[in-house]
Amino acid sequence: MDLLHELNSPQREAVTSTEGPLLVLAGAGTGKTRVLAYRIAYLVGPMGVSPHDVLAVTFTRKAAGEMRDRVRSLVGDVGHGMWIGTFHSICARILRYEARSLGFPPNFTIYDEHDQAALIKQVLKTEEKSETRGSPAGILSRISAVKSQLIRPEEFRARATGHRDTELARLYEAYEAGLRENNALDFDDLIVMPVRLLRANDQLLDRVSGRFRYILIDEYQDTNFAQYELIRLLSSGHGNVCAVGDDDQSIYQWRGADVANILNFEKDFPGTRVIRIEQSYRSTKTILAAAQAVIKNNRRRKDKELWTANPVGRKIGVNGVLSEEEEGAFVAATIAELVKDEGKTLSDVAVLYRTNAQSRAIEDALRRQGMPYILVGGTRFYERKEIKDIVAYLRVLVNPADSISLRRILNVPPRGIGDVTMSRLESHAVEQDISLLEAIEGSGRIGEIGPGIRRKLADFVSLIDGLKSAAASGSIGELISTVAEDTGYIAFLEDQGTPDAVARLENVRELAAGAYEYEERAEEPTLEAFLEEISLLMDIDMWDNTGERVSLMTLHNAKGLEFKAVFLAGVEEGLLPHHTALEDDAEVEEERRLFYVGLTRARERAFLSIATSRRGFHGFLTRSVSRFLHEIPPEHVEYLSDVYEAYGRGGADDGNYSGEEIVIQVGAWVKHPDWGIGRVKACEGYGRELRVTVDFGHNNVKKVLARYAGLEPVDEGEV
DNA sequence: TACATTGCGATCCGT
DNA sequence: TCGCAATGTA
Repeated sequence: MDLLHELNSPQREAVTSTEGPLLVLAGAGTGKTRVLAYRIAYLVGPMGVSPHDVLAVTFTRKAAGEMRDRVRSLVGDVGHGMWIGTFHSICARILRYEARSLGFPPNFTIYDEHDQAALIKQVLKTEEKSETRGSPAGILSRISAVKSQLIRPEEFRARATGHRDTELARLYEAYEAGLRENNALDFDDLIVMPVRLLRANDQLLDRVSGRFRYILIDEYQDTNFAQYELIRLLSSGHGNVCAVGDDDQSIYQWRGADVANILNFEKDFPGTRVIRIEQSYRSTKTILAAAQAVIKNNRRRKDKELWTANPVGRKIGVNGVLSEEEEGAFVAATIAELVKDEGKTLSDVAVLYRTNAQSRAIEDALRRQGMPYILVGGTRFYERKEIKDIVAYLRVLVNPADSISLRRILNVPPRGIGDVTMSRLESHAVEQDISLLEAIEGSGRIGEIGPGIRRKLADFVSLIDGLKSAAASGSIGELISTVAEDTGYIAFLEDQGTPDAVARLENVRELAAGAYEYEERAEEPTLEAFLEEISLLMDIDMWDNTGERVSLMTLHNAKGLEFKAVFLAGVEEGLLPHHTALEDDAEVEEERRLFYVGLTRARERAFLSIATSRRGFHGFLTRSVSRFLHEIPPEHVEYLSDVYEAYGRGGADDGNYSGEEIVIQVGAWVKHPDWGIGRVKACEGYGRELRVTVDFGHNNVKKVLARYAGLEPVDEGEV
């Protein structure tokens, strides 16, 4: 069959070794997505496997869609009935599918991080105020770490030793109870629940694992323990698991991904066959060699030698600039050159960065040049306030137990129900052991609530009842319009009349349009499934590269993509590697992998830019060149400016520059070797031009160039 | 008691 | 820059 002729020999082996566990170690650009698609095609084509027997897990919904399309183009439209999706969407599907037989409510709500934060804040309020240290987000991430290790609250409490863990165990327990009360699942639950159910119920395990006779997982290096366990359970009967991954591209350990999954695969799945694919088809020799040289500095990795038959190509352009503005200008000007001189189109180009905040300066520069771009990420559509408000109404209609959503909308738009009423309702609900909605429905019996407010609450109840009947009939798009209209949300926004409100109105309309689009596309559209879909939607899922636009995204979002030309912006100590990672070797290694992922997105051209000064929160951050740049052999690099030499390599012109990041901001304390300790009164300009006015006391006020003055930051304690 | 305003603090990456 | 918490005002 000519399906196999288009593959190299290890690829072909990976495609045709259909039985038993298989680990494919495929480096950047070696065609691992291709292998997966061909493998599925091989199974459902020549092998005659029913598409229903195949389960393919990808990292994004977008990748799942592309996989499906590729399979379709190889073997025709047999893809129907094939389960291709992300871990989270597949698990949500399994949960709804099996819910009834397990006595589990299928109308659960999926809580995103905002909902989780709202819930944990409630927990913190009710729990006694024993020094609950840490932000809600911090607590949640610790809970998530424990939870994705499949450790239940009771177990965690039992083995908790320190005060800190005991405290966390209490919060974890209360948080879990809160989720159950609200009939809600968080992202971890989506994986953890099916695992628990499969472990506890042999019949279920037989049924589900018997269904998927061939399992494929993409980006295996980014799976966490719960996901590993899920795969282990699902494949326990037949062992037909094919995991594809690259430990050098593991960039989600901060989120609980465990690279041990890929490193221990052979041990965990006895009889594993390992296939390495080391020929890269993507990048030039130069880019590949540079990336390899950098990643070799990581200690914890499987050694591998990627090679390519591609041309040597151009050197990697490195440009030092003085500010974000200059960085943006450099990027825009260079893109214009690539278009003019090399015939690149804008969709061939991506600008990648470590943090979303970096996009603004790039966007400004591109806009100034009149260069169209598409931004992936930033504030997401479904996280906008107005969208979350409308969605909260929909959630309450589907899942009346969801008090987090209910709380959100009870007084939105404002209808005269304030904090005090809210707390009365809540304590009543707790006392009577009923849901918040039931408390509202029965508010006539709550003595503390006055007749005026009772009336308002009754109005709210009939509003919800009306919407419930609207939800029962008619389309989802229509329902959204009805919700927006009947709740007074539209009128509320119209009354404001600000440009901001106009934009919000537009977004609400777009939500309805999105729902209509969903209804056309889905085989069996339901409100539950629509809500699930938008909960699990990722920024990158909405990206399409068909237009004539430059793509802007974070390094994380760029995983799995490729472009002819790639810009890495902000290749600086403190940004890449990020300053929060500097303390810990393992985290620096993850930053290095991130750099590696970024560089290997490029097929022909790569550019790195370094801004030696960036605007911080209030002042300026002075930055030095990333260590990762120094790890690239000089013969692969071409310096496009001399700033790099002056600041990065040579240290400073005046010998005072320490190479460390210093923060200059108004009000900060600084130290000077001659003048002693002083306080910054003003800042102007940036980079080389950054001048600061420092008051050293005793009428000694100096206005100096920050960079060359030999100023050092001073701890609060020293002052 | 509800709602507007001000001020402050946090800011990495994202299912 | 933005969202949230504390504060002020009707």
